[in-house]
Amino acid sequence: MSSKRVTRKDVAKRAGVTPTIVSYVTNNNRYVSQEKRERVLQAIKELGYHPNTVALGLKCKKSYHIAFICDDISNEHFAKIVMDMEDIANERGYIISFCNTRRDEQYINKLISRQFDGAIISTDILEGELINKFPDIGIPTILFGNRIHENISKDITFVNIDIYGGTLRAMEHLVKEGHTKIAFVDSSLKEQDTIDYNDLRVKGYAEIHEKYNMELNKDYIIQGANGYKDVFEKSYQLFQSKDRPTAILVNDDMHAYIVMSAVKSLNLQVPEDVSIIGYNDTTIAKYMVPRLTTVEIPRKKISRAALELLIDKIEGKVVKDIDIDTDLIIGNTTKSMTQ
Amino acid sequence: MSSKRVTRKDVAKRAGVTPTIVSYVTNNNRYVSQEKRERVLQAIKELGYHPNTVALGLKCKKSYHIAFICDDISNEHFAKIVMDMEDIANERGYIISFCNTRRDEQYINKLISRQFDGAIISTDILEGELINKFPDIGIPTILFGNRIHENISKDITFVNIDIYGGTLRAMEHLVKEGHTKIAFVDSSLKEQDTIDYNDLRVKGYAEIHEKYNMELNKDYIIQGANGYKDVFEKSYQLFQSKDRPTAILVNDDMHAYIVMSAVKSLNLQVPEDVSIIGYNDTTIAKYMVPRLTTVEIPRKKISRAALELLIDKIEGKVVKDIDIDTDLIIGNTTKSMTQ
DNA sequence: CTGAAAGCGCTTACAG
DNA sequence: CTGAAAGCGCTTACAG
Repeated sequence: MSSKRVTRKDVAKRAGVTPTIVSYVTNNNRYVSQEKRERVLQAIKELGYHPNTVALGLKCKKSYHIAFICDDISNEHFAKIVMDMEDIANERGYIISFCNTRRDEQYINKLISRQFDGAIISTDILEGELINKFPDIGIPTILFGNRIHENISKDITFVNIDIYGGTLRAMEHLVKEGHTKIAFVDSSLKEQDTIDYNDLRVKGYAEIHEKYNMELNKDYIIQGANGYKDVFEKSYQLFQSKDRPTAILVNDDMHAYIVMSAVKSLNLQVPEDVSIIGYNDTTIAKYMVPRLTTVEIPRKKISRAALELLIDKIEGKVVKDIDIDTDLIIGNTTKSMTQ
Repeated sequence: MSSKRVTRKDVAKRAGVTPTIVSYVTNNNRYVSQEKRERVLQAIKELGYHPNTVALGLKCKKSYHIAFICDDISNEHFAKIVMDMEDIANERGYIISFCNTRRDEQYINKLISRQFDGAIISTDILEGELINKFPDIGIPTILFGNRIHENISKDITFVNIDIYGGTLRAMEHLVKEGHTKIAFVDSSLKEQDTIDYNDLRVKGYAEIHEKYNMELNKDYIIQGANGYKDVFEKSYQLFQSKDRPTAILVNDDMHAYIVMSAVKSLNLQVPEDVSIIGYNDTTIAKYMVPRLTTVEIPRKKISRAALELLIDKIEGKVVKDIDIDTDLIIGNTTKSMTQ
C-alpha cells in the first residue's frame, strides 16, 4: 500500500468539514446539509478517496470476506462453482478468498486470524477435527456434503449433493443394459489401501451389486488414484487384464476422459467394448466424441445455495441443511450388452 | 464473526500481564521474562487466541492480501496458475482473493477499498484505463503480458509470456509440413467485428503469412467467439465450407478439443484431414487421442514470477519486467501435406 | 443538524 | 526488562 493513501481526514480538510460529516455522507445514513454534502462529494472526487474497508472491518467486526477451501480448483467443476460464488458474493458486497486445502492446524489458525465472516468448504481430505475449528470459534461454515461425516459439528450447515442417488441411477442404467462387470474409479486424494465405503459413490456402487446379486470384484475398484497419470495407468492395467470389465464409472468427467484414452490405447472402442459414465457434466463431457454419459451435479444451484445459506447465517438467521438433486445425462458412451 | 472472539486483552488478563507483553510474545520481537512468556503461552492455548490480522493490517498498513483478477478461471490453465500462486503466497504469509474481471469502475473502486497489498491481473478484456487505477493509487500491480498494451502505466510490471514466439513456432511447423490454408481461432471475449492485430497470436499468424507469401484469408479467422458452443458452431461451419482449411491454430487446448469434435462430426479425421494445434498444454492436450500438438506456456514459472515480483514490489524493491519463454510440444494432431 | 469522543484490536517508540 | 500511551481509519451513541 502506498503511504499516502487518502483518508477520511484528508477529505474533511479539503471540504472544510469534520471527519464525522464525511462518514455521514459516504454511508448516507444521516442528514447532512445539501451544501456540505456537495463539498464532501466534490472533495472525494478530487482526491480519489476510497473508504478503508479494513478499518470498517475492525470497527464493525465484519470483514465481508469469505473463505472458500477446496482440494482442487483445477477441476472445471469446482472452478465454475468458484466463479459463480464470486459473482453472487460480489453482488452482496462480499469478496472470496480461494484457499487450497492443507491438512495443517497452523494453516487453519492463520485463516481464523483473518477474520473471515464465513467459510465454505469442499473437501475429500480435510479431517472433521480441523473443519470444526471454524464453527467452534464462531465462524459460520458451510460444507459441501460428501465423504467426511465423522464428528462434524452440528453448527455446520450442509449443502448435501445427492451423489448417492446419482450413482444409483448410473449403475441401474448399466445394469439394465446388461452389464455385470462394472468397474469404479475414485480419484480423490485419500489413503490408497482401503476401500472407503463412506464414499457415496462407492456406497451406491456396492448397493447395486447387492440389489442385483452381482459379485463385487475388488480388483474393479480403483481408489486413491493419485492424479491423471495414475488413473491412466491403473485403468490401462485394468482393461488389459483377462477378466476386464465391460463398463466403468468414473468419479469425474476429465478422469473419465483419461480412462477413455487408456481404453483407446488398448485398441478397444467406447462404447462397443467399454461403457463409461462420468460425473459433473463439464465441458469435456459435453464435447467428447462420443458424448459422455454423466451424472450431472447442478453447479449453479450449489453455488447459490452455499452462498445464500452462508450469508443468511452470517446475518444471524437460522438455516437448515439443503439437498441438491443430481441427474443422469445419457450420452453415447454406454452401450447395451444385449444388442 | 462471533461477538466473543478472544482478544489480546483477554489473554493478558488470564496470564496476569499487560496486553503489550502479549504482543511481545506473539511477535517474538522483544525480550520477555521466561516466566511471563510461559504464562502468556499457556493463556493463549487455554483461550484459543488468534491474533486479529485485520487489526494488524490497519495498524501496520499491510494486509498481506493480494487480488488476482482473471477473466476465466474455469480454464484449467488459469486455475492451475491460481493454485500455484496460492501456494507460494501462503508460504510468504499472504492470502489471495480471486476476482472475476468486471469492466466496471465501481467494482474497481470496491477492490481498492479493500487495501490489497498488491494485484495480479490476467485479462483480455479489461481496459487499460481501469487497470491503471491500481498503480495510480499506489497498489503494486503485475500484469500478465498480453493483448492490452495501450496506455498501460509504467508503474505496472509485466510478466511477458512469449505467445508471439510460440505462435511463430507453431505456424512454422505447419508451413514446413506443407500447409498453406491455415485457420485461427481466438476465443477470448472481445469485440467480434474487427480482427485484433494486437493479439500476439494474430500477429504471429499474420507474420508467417507474410513471410511465406501466403494469402491471409479473413474467413479463416474466428475471433471473439463467445464460449465453447460458439467455437463448435463456427468451426463446424468453417470445415463444412468448400474451401476448408487443412490446419487450424486454436488459442486454448480445450477449445482445440472442441474444434476437433466439430471436425469429427463432419466425418473428417485429425490429423489426416485437419491438423490442429492448441495452446497451454493442459490435461486435455496431454491425454487427447491423438495427443494434441500445443504451445506450452510454463505455468509454474509464470505463477512464481508473478508472485515473487509482486512481493518484491510490495516490499519496496525495484523490479523489472520478466520474459517467459514458450515451447511447441509436438504431438500427433499435425500431419504433413506432402506425405 | 453537527461534532467531540470512545472504541474496534493491534504495534511500537518512548520513558521509566 | 516492562508498560502506558499514541495512533492506524473508521462508526455511531450521545450531547449539544
